[in-house]
Amino acid sequence: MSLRHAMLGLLARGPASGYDLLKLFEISLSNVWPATQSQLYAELGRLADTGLVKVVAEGPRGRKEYAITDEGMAELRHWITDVEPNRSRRSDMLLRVFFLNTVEPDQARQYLRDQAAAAAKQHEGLTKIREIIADGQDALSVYGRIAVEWGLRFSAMQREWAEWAVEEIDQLPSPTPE
Amino acid sequence: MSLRHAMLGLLARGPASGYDLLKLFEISLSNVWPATQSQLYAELGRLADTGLVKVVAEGPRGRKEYAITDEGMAELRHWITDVEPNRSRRSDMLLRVFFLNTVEPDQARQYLRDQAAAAAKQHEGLTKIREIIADGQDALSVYGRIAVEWGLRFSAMQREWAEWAVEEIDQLPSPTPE
DNA sequence: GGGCCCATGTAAGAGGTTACATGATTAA
DNA sequence: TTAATCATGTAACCTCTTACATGGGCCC
Repeated sequence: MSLRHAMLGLLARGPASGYDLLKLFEISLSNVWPATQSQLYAELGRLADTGLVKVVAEGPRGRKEYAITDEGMAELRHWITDVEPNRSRRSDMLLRVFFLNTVEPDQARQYLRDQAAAAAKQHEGLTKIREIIADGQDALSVYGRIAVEWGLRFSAMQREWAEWAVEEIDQLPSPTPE
Repeated sequence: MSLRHAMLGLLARGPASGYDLLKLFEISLSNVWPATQSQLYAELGRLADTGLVKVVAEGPRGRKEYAITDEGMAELRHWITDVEPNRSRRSDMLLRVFFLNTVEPDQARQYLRDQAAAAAKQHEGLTKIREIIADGQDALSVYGRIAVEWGLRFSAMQREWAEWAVEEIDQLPSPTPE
């Protein structure tokens, strides 16, 4: 149940409405923990019911601003330090690799070249983000940079791997259908 | 809907029962696309209903052996070559990094050291698998090696990143609570 | 006979996606 | 006045997890 903790984490920075959270997810967490509008409003209700957040202000158009409570803050810290991150990652990109023997080597190479290109593009996008975010020594900047650095290293690794893999397939004897 | 394609991919190697598939998922796909017993049996029924697989033999204890059909094979190849892999990855490990500013720097460092250790352990496990799988030049060996190589590079990258990140936090001014 | 593995299935519930539905406020 | 944005909520559906439920066959 990481959605609730993602929301608590954002609310730890200050009060926000469901609409605000939606924007925050889009700009800062979309690559790590995407969330939809319907999820956010439903979960906000549950968080309020369990006392981890509370409504602190109401604005125009029915706007409700929520703030994290002490219990919410405790739950967030507990989740960060005491709950084991989920190691299992599902990757349909990698799943296809397992079955590349069912297509022609040409198609397999094309597939891996596409992955290399996608990784390169992703890397490029992250370098731009890296340039934008501040070089400050405050905690927020440091942790933000650490997260972006993960993405940079991941996309670089994936590009290199895919390019290496294309070479490997070149070693395969030409006619390898089925 | 990658589960069905994972199952088709395994059945492309030869007929198997639900029970067989469960074992195959456990030994070969657990790190890429885990599946549970209840999922497999339910999906086998749906695959048979849509004609992508069919029962080819019945054995003791109600065992039903399924084989992929021509339509199933076509669907598998279509999925591999024409369907864009899902780029969005959820990572609660990385999500926590975004919120490390809410805990003490000591705890943040500990968290990242734990991630480095977990990655190192994962890398070690994969090197053993790498040693076991054949060095053959046939398609199955080559693609298997490519998939394992991804895991090796990923876990190496993650270990290096986490160790680098610990150093970054050391640059933070000591008292940075809240 | 008893324990282990083989073998299949169902049900409840959590989490997530997509679509539907509605309306207020603001700025050009 | 009208289009964009702010703002909240519900419903249907899919996927995945966990637990329940049952029983046959094999080997010691």
